[in-house]
Amino acid sequence: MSGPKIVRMTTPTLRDVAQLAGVHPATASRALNPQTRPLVNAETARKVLRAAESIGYQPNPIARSLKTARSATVGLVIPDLTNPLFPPIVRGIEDVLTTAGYNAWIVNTDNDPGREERQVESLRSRQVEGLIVATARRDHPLLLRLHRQGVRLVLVNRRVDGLELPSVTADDDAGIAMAVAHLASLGHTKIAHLAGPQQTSTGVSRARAFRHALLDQGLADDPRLTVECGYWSEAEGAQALRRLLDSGAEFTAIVAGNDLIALGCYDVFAERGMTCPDDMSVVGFNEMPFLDKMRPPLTTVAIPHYEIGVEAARLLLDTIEEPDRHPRSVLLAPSLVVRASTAPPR
Amino acid sequence: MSGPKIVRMTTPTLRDVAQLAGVHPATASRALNPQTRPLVNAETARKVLRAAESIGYQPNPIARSLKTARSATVGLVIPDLTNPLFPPIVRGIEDVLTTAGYNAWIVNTDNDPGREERQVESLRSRQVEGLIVATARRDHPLLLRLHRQGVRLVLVNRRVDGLELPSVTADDDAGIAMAVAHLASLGHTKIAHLAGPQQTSTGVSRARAFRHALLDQGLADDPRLTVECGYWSEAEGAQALRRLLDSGAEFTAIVAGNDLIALGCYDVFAERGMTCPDDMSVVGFNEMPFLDKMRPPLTTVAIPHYEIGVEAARLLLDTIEEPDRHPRSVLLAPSLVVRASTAPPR
DNA sequence: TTGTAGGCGTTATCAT
DNA sequence: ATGATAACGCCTACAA
Repeated sequence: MSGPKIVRMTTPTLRDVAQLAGVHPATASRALNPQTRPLVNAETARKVLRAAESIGYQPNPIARSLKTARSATVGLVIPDLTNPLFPPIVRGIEDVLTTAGYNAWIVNTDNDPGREERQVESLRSRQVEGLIVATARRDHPLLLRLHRQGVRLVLVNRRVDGLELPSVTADDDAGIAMAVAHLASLGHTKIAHLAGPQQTSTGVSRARAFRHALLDQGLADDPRLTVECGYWSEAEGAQALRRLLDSGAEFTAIVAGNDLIALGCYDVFAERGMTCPDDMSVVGFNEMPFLDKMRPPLTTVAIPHYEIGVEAARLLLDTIEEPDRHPRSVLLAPSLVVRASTAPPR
Repeated sequence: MSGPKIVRMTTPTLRDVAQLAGVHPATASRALNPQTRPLVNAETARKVLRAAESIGYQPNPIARSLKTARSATVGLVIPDLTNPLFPPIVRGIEDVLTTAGYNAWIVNTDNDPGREERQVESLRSRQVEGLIVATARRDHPLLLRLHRQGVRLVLVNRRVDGLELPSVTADDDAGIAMAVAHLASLGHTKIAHLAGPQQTSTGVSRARAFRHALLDQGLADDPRLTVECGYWSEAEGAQALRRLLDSGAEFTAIVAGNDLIALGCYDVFAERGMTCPDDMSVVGFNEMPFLDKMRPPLTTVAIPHYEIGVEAARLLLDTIEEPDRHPRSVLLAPSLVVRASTAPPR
């Protein structure tokens, strides 16, 4: 158990393993690779594995990628990691990928198409085996091109017009319907919608769902009560609400396109001396963290972020393993979390 | 301008460029690489560049890595991306790296040493040129080993005992001093500290700074008023406060180790029918997003997250470019953001 | 079942 | 200044 200690300065390669096991590198390669292990004598394989173990051999993924044009890596294209919506999705994705022996390579695009293009290029040049994209716009030439080039894609939270890509989204219709039903049950009849950007599928689908929900509740659909936000941000939400209030339109409740837009409303309430929920009820969407500690705690539609990530990763792995399988999409059920930003109108 | 369209099915390689320019691949390589361009005839270089441009040649970073053992990539070791502290730091890091032609590869460790080790191994096998580590514990064998192996390291927000590594941290002493001075100026004399984990340098330094600050304010330092949280989390903050309240100790204000711990206090206030700041003042640390919309808006010590990232990336790039330079560390000044969670004791 | 040989795309070294 | 050659570490026809 003692013997001379061999200190190696360079990280061990396949040749080292082969040499130690007394076989040819090709044999060592086959033995080490579960796929090809059956091709090699069981005893030899054992020897090789033991040798590899003993010197702490780790295959060099770079060399492997160069040879195989694969990488066991997928790219995550995220608009902005500081948006609290995305980290839990990323966690879900990573957990599934890791289990399957894959890694995730995350890039921020900042919603800048040029930057997105460069980042995606950088991912592709690293041979990622697929892309999970959270930046999708309804009209998205880059995604179209990638799809045509055969790049495996999965969308999260978004769809692209005229492109049947696998996607994982929350059921926006159901979520918005819950929000509107909740407000209606409190007695609200004049409900406004601060819609998300209409270049995003989510912005559009939530706005459409809003109108449908009004109809279902037997409420009038006043187009002046829907205002679009340029981004999914607090600042844009505030701006949109200001415009709406300044227009003189009358309403007692707001369905916001997402939580950030809803929080933007809080700023306007403070500016204008309004109190929520007494003067105005608000419902958000997404259930970002810490809403329970807001003033007032925000009623919102909760979507299963982590599960969205999980499903997205599964979809992509499926696509990688069964390239010919028909594209599926996954719709996840949301739930309403009632807090203190909603109350009967007074 | 018309001519026959040549459609290539495979992505262009250096050989293609060389062939098109009528030179040897080695020459093309030299021409394309700014470092070695002076070695080649200016006219030839121009020809090569034009050829590369015309077929949209992009060097293959994998092949390059295999040859050069470099990657223009650095690893970011983050405990948990869902902690809102980290995304802005990541942004700062990425912005600097991108400008310098580098990329960042982010991994989550979940504060699990085993997972951390595997993730770091995976980064190293991809030839990252350095690591920016946000998971540092005071006793951190992995970092010690990496350092001994010559891996370039920069720490953010943490230090490691007995290891002089470059690090970027907020000036905890100054921040805590501000918090305590603020509470003292409001008239508080019995101030508690819900300390972060004492395995982290930040947890320790803030706790020490807290005692010093009490002395500076001429206040008694009652050890029973400092309680340690096992993690930097809401749940642990709540738990710690419950223990402290149950102990019967008397105090009117809390300096929390960070914002999450402070928010945990809010839960306990609700449980026990206490109101903040009337019954208890609280100061957080970090200035995570949306604190202004909390109930009550949390007074906290703001640290420049983005700049921490910027400085960390600079430090690492410096280390890469000037390996022999003496390790520097950067201390960034915090500031106090007074909101409504602090008031005079009653 | 194992070995041989060639190549993935790039760059470093040596020779011209 | 440029070309030839080899090598980075691995995988995979093909041959034995």
